[in-house]
Amino acid sequence: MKPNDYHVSMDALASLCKRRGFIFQTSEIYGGINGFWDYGPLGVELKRNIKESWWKSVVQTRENVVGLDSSIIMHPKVWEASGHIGNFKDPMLDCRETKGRYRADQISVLKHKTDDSALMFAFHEEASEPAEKKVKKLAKGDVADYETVPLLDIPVENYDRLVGPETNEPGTLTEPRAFNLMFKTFVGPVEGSASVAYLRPETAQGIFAQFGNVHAVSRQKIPFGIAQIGKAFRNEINPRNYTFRSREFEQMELEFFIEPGTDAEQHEYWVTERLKWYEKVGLPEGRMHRDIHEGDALAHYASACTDIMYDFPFGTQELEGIAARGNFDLTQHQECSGKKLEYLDDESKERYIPHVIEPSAGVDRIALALLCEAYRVEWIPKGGGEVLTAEPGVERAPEGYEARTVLRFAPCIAPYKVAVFPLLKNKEELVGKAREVFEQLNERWTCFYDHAGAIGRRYRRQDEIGTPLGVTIDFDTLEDDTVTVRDRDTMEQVRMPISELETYIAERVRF
RNA sequence: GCGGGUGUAGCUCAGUGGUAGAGCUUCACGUUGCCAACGUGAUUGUCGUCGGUUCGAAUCCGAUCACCCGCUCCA
Repeated sequence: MKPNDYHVSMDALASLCKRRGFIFQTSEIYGGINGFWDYGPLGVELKRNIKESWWKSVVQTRENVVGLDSSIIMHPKVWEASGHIGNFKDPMLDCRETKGRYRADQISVLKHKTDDSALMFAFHEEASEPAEKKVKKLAKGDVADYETVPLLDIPVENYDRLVGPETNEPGTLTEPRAFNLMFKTFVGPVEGSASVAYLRPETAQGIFAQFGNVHAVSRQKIPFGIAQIGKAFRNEINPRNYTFRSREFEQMELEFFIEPGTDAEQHEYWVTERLKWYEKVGLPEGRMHRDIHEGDALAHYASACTDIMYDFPFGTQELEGIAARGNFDLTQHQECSGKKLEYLDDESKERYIPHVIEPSAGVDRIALALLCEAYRVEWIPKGGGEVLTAEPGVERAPEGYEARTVLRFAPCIAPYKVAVFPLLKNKEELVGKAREVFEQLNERWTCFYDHAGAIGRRYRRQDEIGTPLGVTIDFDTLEDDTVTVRDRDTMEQVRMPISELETYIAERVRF
């Protein structure tokens, strides 16, 4: 498949998605709420197809991957073990210059006892020595004139005179902010610290927490995987770019447990596998990229992480992260729960905590990428001839052309597979036959029946929602039981017997 | 979180203090023998929300919410 050379504007896409029922703002009648979206009749079909295709590719067709559906709210200790609470319950601040990040409660400040306009020097816990040197060097002052106060006692207005722990410049520290992005709730009717729980910020921890049970019942040997699709919640500071960064979203995650030492080859294997899948669902190679994390960008426990990126109209952004996480998660859960999460290798009789490769994909981001990729406006010459791709931002067709908006979804993920039309609605025989064909096909695929208005208008309406095939019942049908099948992309038609329809469609739309 | 912009019918938008509008869409009927045809008719709005000024507010003022752009953030 060729990359779409049409550049959709996010406004035009959002407008179509609302008009045709892909995506609505949540609780719109109350003014909406930032970072939450609803999927309409077409959007829900699109997402179902994405999830089904992923499940087939990652679970169904692999004997060594099994599924799981864990609960959204889990024991709060799960998030202590995973590090989601510990790292982020405290206010953090950043240094703009060194990119360092500090816990505000661990930073102290050397402040002049009397001169409020003097420079102040931040330092980390008890390591006051560098700050004392800076007092002499930068402020030409005497440490005896300075007192040590907690950073949290310094008003934010005075941060422009505050020198960060690892710089010599004042004013590089940001305001301390609470960085816990987990949604908090309470289990049971009484709100109190004992009943605090969290909406999961990722589905992965549900898999790690059930590793023992799943392994015990599934008769799997390493390497094997546990996969899960489900909602996750992150209280993002700033949701942006339509549905791209939402506070409630759906993940498709695989934890693939492996023998230590095979991390690199297994990681590369899954990156390749996943890229093949993206191509299959309609995201062309030319628009996909690997972002390979190295050095500081890599979590301390990870040996590799590759983001799979797509060229969105608003920039190249992550659809999926594939991380080699070592045995960090299982080790953490083993320690925090006190339950063994080891694997016994039957042949070598060795016990070890498995390492894991984690491909973690965002359903909503993939849906958005597919919409961006599929959307295009074409200019069709009225007298026949070459179809042009509309110029970016100019949707009105030039003289002699008419515009066609079309979603060129890969057939396997299109919300409707087939539309069925009687050529005319006021001829009972045509309508009756069309209903018959529709009901036959609708048993097998999501189909759409329409008899309203001119046939051309009905074709174009289906183009705009990406239905790949249109079956039309005309007067010849009544004579010889043949129909025309119209292709969304070429707009060309072939005539075939109704008896051959199912085979033909199955070939065109299979996952 | 900061700065700027926007908010009127399902969509795109006009309307600068005095009767709420257009085009498209949708629906019905008629017409229509394959690519957004035509005719007739119909539905659609607390003018984002709340408050203030005014005899009177879509219009002026304030707050708030949502969306967009740029910074910031993104375990």
